[in-house]
Amino acid sequence: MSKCEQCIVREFSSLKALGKEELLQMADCKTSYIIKKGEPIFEEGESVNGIFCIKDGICKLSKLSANGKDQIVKLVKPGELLGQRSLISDEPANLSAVALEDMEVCFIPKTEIMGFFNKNNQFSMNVMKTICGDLKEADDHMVSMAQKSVKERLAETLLYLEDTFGKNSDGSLHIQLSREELAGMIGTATESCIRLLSELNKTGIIDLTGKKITIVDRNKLKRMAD
Amino acid sequence: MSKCEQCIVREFSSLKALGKEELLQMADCKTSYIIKKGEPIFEEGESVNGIFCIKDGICKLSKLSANGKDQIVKLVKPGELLGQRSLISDEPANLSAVALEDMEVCFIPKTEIMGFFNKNNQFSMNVMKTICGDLKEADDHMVSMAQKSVKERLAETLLYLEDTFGKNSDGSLHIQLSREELAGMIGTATESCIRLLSELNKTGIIDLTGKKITIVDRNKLKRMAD
DNA sequence: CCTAAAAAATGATATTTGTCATACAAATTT
DNA sequence: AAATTTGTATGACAAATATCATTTTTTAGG
Repeated sequence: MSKCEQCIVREFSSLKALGKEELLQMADCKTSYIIKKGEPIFEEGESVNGIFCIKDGICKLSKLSANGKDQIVKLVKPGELLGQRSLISDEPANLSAVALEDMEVCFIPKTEIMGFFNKNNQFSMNVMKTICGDLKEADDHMVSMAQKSVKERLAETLLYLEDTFGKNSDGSLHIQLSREELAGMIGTATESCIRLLSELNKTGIIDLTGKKITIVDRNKLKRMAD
Repeated sequence: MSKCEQCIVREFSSLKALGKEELLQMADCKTSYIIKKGEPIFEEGESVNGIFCIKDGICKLSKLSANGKDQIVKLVKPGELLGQRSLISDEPANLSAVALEDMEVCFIPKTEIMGFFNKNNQFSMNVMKTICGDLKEADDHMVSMAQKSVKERLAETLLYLEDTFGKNSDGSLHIQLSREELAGMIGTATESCIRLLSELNKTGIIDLTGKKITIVDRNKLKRMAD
């Protein structure tokens, strides 16, 4: 079993507050998983009973709406933690987590994390700050959804994807989302999303080649996002 | 200066974890304010440097969008705290807080609150739970905005307003929002909001008399909200 | 009480977005 | 390689929503 000490998650998440002893203790009770692309880590309504450390791969957090569409609330990348809100609220998961790529994750049971909360003030503070950051993002996202047009949201989302997940060597977005998933992020019908992508392609703002999306004119896209 | 011990805020908020001594200490450094209807408690971008206890009156938390419209993110009622996220993130306010009625609030400086965080674990945990609750609400709200029609959101909002802020003796919603504010809650144009209200009025689902809104057929409204 | 200003209501119209149908392309299975 | 399934693309149309103009009602101030 690998040690937690040099794990990327420890480097970037709230867990950086943990000392050597705490890390050893954690390594001892963790479980590692490989999650294949398309598989869930957990689903909406499920009791999670711990947190997941994302060592490798990207996943989506989404919620099924009344009309049967899957709204993507957030994307999560390596180094981040999953399930903190459920753990603190002591409630079932509010969102489903599904792998967008093959993933490597570790599970740390609730009892272990609660111990850190009680003994390590810096850890608590880090978790709080993370959740506060999520709250700010969620509020901002909500305002976008309510006030921006689909076109503006698409532009915003494409820029976000490039900034957050980077580009391949050919300049195309590294993250691979289906049109349906992209529509699920911006909150629109799949067809509308496809149509707007075509339009952006025709006007030369982006380039579509197969599944690859490349941002050609970043400035225009930025202005389009407002 | 009034004591904090029997304050409604102490009864309902994270502050319920505080002991007698802590309450006395807090009473000593608090400042009380009267905020008139329409006045701000703080504005987006402002540094807050403490938290506000809402003793009386309702306020809206809103954010100005790029198109100049004010999106209402949340309504806050007596017993709740304001400014927790800014304090923990150590960032300026992300939202503006404006009184919808005459209000009574107290301000507790940041240093005081940080002391409680360090010494009182239960208090920290309460704050965390509150913020986690806000995050869940925000995520859910986001999905509504993205996936529901304006009509569905209006129905949802009217029910929320009755459930959360109650009715007057004549059965009308206790909280008084202008059409513009209601539109700002559901994320639509003021005219669209007015039009849909008229429609609900004509079909007998609600009753409009002057500024008063009364829910007549709660079940129909619920079905309409999905 | 009258007047000006603000808020609410309504109509006409344009724009955006969703839905359904269908075509085409790519991936997967047999 | 053929066949099936899945994802992408596009057209036609309908529905939802925004915008602008105008009227009516309400509120606030002198």
